[in-house]
Amino acid sequence: MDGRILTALGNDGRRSYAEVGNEVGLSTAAVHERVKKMLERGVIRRFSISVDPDSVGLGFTAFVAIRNDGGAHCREVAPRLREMTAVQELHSVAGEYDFLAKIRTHHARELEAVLYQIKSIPGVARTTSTVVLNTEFEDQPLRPIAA
Amino acid sequence: MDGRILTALGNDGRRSYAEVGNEVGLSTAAVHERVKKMLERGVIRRFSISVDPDSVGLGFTAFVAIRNDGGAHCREVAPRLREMTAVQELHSVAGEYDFLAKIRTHHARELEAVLYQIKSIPGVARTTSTVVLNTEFEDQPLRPIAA
DNA sequence: TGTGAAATTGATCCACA
DNA sequence: TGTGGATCAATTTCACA
Repeated sequence: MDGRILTALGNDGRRSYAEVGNEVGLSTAAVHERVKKMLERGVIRRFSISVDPDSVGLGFTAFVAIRNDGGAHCREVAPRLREMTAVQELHSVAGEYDFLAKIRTHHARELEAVLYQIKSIPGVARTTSTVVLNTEFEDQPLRPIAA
Repeated sequence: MDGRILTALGNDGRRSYAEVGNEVGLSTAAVHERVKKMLERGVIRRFSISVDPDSVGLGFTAFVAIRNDGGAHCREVAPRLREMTAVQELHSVAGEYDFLAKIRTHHARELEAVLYQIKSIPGVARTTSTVVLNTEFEDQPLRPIAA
């Protein structure tokens, strides 16, 4: 039941609880109760809006793989990357590289500046960038009851 | 001004227009007007909720690079990937591979099934997977006025 | 956990600067 | 494009099954 509520809200977080309740067969108050509990449990992290990156000038996307050296500074790499507004996602990954970062900038030239900034972080050995030509889709709402 | 409204709403899409207006120095009605226009222009794509993937059992993430063969089926690859619920993002990229997909499944074993599905799409030549060990952060709200 | 109804708060509309 | 006030619709609370 919670899964169906998340799906209903995921597609449009503004949909009223009455409408959602109608869809899943619960009263307004019951939906409210469940949403409140999911917020408490951390299932719902926050309500948000989906902004079109192009519209705000952030039309350039790249994935940057980052390799650490073996030094003592490795623990500090992630916090430093978190401070950079261009870094929208950061994953610790298995394989040849240690991190995979999703970067969004205004244009290609700005990526160069971001890469210099990343390379200047103590502990970073090298980076490899994959430039996005076109984002087919993203923002796909999480479907809890995946097939 | 719109940028500040997006930032205020991006951190919590449920924040009231009165509160947002207070923050940016506008009346409730003015914020409402601007949000309406941003919805019309497509700057705001939709209101949504941020769901914690682990909480709904989708605790396994991987990035899969996909290489097309040169055949006639290449145009059909993206639409087919869009239909797969496990594929949360799909980017057309420059370099050795043609697509980069963000995949979310319940566990590693399920990724295997997803990979078989992807490899069975006509036009797909080969894939390379990068397994996520830990997501440091994602869901970073878009900061329109990036430094 | 659920319900329906009451109370409260917020979104939306309007006349006007 | 903005404002303040009226109206309408939503969330939130409550007594109770």
